Amino acid sequence: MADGTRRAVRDAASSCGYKINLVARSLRIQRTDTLLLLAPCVDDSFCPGILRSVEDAALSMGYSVIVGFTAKSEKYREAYAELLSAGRVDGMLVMDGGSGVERLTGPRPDLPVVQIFDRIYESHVPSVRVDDHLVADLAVRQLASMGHRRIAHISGTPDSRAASDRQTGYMSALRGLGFAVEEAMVRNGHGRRDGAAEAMRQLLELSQPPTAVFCASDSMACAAMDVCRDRGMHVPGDISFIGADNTADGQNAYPSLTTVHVPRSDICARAVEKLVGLIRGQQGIPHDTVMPVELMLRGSCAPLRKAVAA
Amino acid sequence: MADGTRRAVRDAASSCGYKINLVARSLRIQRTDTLLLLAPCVDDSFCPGILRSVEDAALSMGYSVIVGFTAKSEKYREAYAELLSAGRVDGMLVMDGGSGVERLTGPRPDLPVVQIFDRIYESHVPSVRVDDHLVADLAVRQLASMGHRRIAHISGTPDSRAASDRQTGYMSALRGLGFAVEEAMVRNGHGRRDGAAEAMRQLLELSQPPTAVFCASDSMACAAMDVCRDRGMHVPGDISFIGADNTADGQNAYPSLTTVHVPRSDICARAVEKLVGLIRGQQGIPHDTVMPVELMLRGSCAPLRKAVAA
DNA sequence: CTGAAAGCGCTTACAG
DNA sequence: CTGAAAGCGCTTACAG
Repeated sequence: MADGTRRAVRDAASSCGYKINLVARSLRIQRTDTLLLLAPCVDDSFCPGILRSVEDAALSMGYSVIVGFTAKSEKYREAYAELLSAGRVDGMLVMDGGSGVERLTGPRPDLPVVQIFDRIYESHVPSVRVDDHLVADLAVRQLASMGHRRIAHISGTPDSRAASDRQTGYMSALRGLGFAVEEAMVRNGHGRRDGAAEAMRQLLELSQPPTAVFCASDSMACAAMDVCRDRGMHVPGDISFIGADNTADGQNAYPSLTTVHVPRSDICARAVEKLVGLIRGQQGIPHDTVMPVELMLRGSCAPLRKAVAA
Repeated sequence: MADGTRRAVRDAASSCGYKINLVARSLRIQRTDTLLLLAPCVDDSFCPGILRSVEDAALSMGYSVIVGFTAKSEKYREAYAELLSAGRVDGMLVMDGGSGVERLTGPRPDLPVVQIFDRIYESHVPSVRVDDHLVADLAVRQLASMGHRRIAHISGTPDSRAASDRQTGYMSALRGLGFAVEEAMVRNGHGRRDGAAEAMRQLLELSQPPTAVFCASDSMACAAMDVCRDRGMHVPGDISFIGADNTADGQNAYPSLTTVHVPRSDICARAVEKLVGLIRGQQGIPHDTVMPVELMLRGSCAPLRKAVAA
């Protein structure tokens, strides 16, 4: 059939209300043009934007995205593993590295997978992320440059490599500056507001409480600031805070939160591109992509009041 | 084939790593077990939970959900309309009533659709929602019961029926109480933080500013409270606030926000049930389901300082 | 250049 | 009860 004829037929068909059946098409060409996004949750300030950015990038490349939340239980993972192995999606984007990416892809080891934000140790799963050591380093050095020496850390979920990298980054930054690393100054906030609030309370009960806190996420920093305010302390006059991620809650906080920007939408766009490249069998796709981060100075940190020479 | 034989074959097959091809199955049985959720966005405090609840309910009924965000542009709606008409999903859940639900379903008028939270006027699209007049009524009466007479309203996006119902609900509550409705006391916050902040500034510039504000959403109420705090006002000492929806940002605000709880996850679960019922051709499914709301008293409102008899 | 046929991997109605 | 065949609606390789 000539192109002209083909177009004429198409036009005639669509003007009659003909709609292609995408399921039949998928079966024939062995491609669904659908991606699966596996996210731990959507209840925090971090994930929602991810979802939007992923969907955005996917749609512009001709893909739909099915979302799966994994936090709830193991049953959920199984359900999504089935979608994968049953050929309903062409590839998968995963956020939570720790628990079972490799297990999920087990039934179909050839299935393209890209990990975002997090990364499994020693993994062959391609990833797009930031350098979380650097995130911590920027935060700690900023606080140090303002004269702070007693810098605490409220950490994220221990099963996330991103969180553990932020913690080790914090420690090596302190060492690099010649400061002591005190175990009592590191508290696990579990990545949640309540965990961070409890961590902050414990830090305030120390005989020598911190004058500055680096939190592994903005939402935890906001919760920790709230604890200080409830105790009548002034931020940043009495205590300085730096978060990480640059989410809306930190920006809206009072005072607005100094943070390390993580380019979430760029990461998502890049990850979708990479996944689609993998699906299409492109060559020369980088295994691990590291995106730049940037310190955002806002109102939540100030120079140490009584400057003490180190 | 006897059931025993069938099971034996199944077991043998799955132990050999056999995986059913769901695309082929879908083509044969004319069913995809996939739903489309059309949401305006996911950047606010309201939508993310919706997504989670919908996905949750859907998965437990054996459905996957594809998400589509409509805020970006008309092109997006077209892309999703194509998914619908091309038979890739069995049904659709829509949040934003105003713009084009009917148009979307145009190519396939038989396609099951359920509207959540919002509702088109005179529509034949089934819905699950709350009584937004009642939401406003509860808020206004609470403020009135605390002695407030000058009660302002910061409204949501004008194209949403939920928002316009909250506004008319506010006005009829005032009338029901015998208070005057002043036009200057109603400001459009466009459902966004920045819009609400601007609206609040305008309210504070009135010769007789309000002593209490009912905002059509918690996020707008938070933004409005921030404006007051920046001006050195005390909430609730100088001015009281009530929001609506009961989202996390209101709960985390300082002071924590009094609000009218909208049972979002119940609404989503009910909507998914209803949609699945429609897909399966069940009879007797109610057209419009209205879920209960509840006032949540928290720290952002207080009795009017100088009680003035009405 | 054009049209008929094969086949993607299932389910199900039907013949044996 | 069992097995072979038809068919869901496409795409594409192939014969004419």
